[in-house]
Amino acid sequence: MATIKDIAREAKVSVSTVSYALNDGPRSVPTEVKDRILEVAAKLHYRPNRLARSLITRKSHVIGIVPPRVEMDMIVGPYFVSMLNGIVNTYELLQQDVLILTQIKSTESREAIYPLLDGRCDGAIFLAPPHDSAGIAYLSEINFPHVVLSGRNSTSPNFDIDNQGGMQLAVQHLAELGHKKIGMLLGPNNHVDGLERNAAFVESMNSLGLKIKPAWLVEGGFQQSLGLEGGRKILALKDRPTAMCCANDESAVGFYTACKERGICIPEEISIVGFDNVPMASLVEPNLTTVKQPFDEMSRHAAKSLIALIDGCLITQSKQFATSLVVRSSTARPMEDK
Amino acid sequence: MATIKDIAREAKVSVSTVSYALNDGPRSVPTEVKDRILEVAAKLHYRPNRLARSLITRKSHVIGIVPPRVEMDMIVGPYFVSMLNGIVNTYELLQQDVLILTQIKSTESREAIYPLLDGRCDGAIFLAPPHDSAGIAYLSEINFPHVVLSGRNSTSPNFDIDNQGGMQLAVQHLAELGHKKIGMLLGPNNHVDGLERNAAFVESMNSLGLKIKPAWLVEGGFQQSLGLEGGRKILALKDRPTAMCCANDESAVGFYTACKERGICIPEEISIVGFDNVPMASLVEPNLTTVKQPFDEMSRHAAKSLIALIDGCLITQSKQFATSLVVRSSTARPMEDK
DNA sequence: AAAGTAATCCGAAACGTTTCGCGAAACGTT
DNA sequence: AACGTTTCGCGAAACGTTTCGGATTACTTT
Repeated sequence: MATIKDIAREAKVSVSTVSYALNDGPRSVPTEVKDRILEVAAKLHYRPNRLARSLITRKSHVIGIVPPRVEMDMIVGPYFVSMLNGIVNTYELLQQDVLILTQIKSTESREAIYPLLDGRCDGAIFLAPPHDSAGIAYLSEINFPHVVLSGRNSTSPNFDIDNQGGMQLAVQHLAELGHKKIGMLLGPNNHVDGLERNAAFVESMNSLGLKIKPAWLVEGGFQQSLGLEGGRKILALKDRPTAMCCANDESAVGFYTACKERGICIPEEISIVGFDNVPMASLVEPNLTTVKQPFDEMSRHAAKSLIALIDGCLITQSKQFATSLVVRSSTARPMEDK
Repeated sequence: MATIKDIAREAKVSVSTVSYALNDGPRSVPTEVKDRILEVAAKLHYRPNRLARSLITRKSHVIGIVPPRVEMDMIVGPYFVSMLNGIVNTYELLQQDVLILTQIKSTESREAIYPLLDGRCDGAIFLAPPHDSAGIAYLSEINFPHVVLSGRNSTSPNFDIDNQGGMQLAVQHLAELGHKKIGMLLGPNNHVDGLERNAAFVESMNSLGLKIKPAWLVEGGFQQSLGLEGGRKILALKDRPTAMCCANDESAVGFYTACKERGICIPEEISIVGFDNVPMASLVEPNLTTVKQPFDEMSRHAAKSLIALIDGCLITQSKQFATSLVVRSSTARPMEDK
């Protein structure tokens, strides 16, 4: 690879002049010599070395993404994809590259997030990290630009949805259809979204004067497999709920499978509402009624906010995004009680 | 951020000694002083600067991913995700990070792929690039480590599936069910997978002695929207095929929508077979019969091969992966001709 | 004509590493 | 005691940039 020195030699000028010419640098260089330099650069197929440049400018134009994990296993599911999509498309326009930090296995300790601090990225986006991670707090402490997507870290800018409001929409929808016996496939408690959705379910039920039956609250996690397991437990009960709220769409789809196993019809025998509105929600049969999370808007907003943070031209604020109910075919009036 | 110099000062040794101590090598340093250095390093929360290190070692431990594009627009669809999943999981184990090169908008020219050559990555994986791209050929020329996933570049290691064999499985399956009137939602011709599947369809039909009706071959692209459009055209015909092969699962799902619009039942009135076996294939109703592409195996193989290429310890060879037919519910015997 | 200012361009330092060359000390060996 | 051989440790060069200070030249201005 040709370096700036090669150009300097060939064009018979100094290295600094080449740099100024190439960058339209902080200092001017007469058009005649600049043209010569540019010509030589093109001839040699010169490409500036980003490492050397970043080393001195302290800017890499790379944004790090810390993917969500469940017990150390990286998750590249529909949630991750929806978010990544918005992020990548935003950064394409903003001329940033995206580094997926597979090396960061946890956010719980300082040491675990060190790979972020080795100069390769200017900032980071955390996707659905555990609640109040020590590692993320450390970043705030040392002023490393970062934002949290779908999480809550008291010292960092957070971008998350209004889980409370979303779950309220779901429960209310079921109540309006006439359901009284409503259960829930609970989300993981170590995750803000799970925690909040669980709490919001209880709250919403209470505010509508509906009784909660503990047997109808089962662990559903955020994965299809856990939704299936939870669904089996619920459906094995003698006294079954007539409707279920699910912590997310994936577990709802798991629940679908459990229903199929038992030959139970959705929505005739049981109504199901999901959460997130990932693409699969409109593919499964019956189409899943769900609470829509504005993935695209959120991820783009977060991506842009991080850039603002890096450029220091804005005090980035946390923001909560509104959800909306997407009614499809998995919910209906309950069957008449016999 | 603390640097190696800070440690040297604090531990009262030279910079070089610190480097040797920190890296266990290439020269030895007595345990006593090494321990002191390590202690100081820990105290200062030292993190080696990867830029500086990479600059001199010429190794970044970062692998670049060039995402697929359709007319310059980046695609982060199910195909991309399935591949990314295998790649990311492989590199997590191999201690490499993954850089998504949003800046590379095309592979058609030398200049377009320059961002790859600026020292930030040790090698690159191209996802479904156009056939025989000049940019990729250039990489072979200058010996920049890279592999092509789902593409065919004569000078590079390619990892792709046996489209010919896969399409044969699909057509044969339909023929065995008794279909004679078979059409196809064609894939894009500027893409190897599209091209090969199209050609293989014709070939398979011929070899089975089935007549091809040109009106039943319509552009379907690789996207859902194009599948829908193509489906509408086919279904508007007076003389309709009883079965369709689709260039991929996404366009097949688009075809589903077209069927729903017209109230045509799958598989009773028309059988459909997709290609790829992305997750959505088993979610749509009826579940899509499709040709399975071993995404995980392929992407892992490609990821590992690239590392071998980088390490120079292997002459990496192209490999073609076998496909298999996944029979689900979207195919059945044709209705009796009246 | 002298002095001030602007335009050019060069050399060198800096960024944070790795690694080479080489001297000094410590150790064995005859 | 003289000689090799390790061991240890320092200084400096190198990687490819950016950018600062300053020297030289050319152009104004008085």
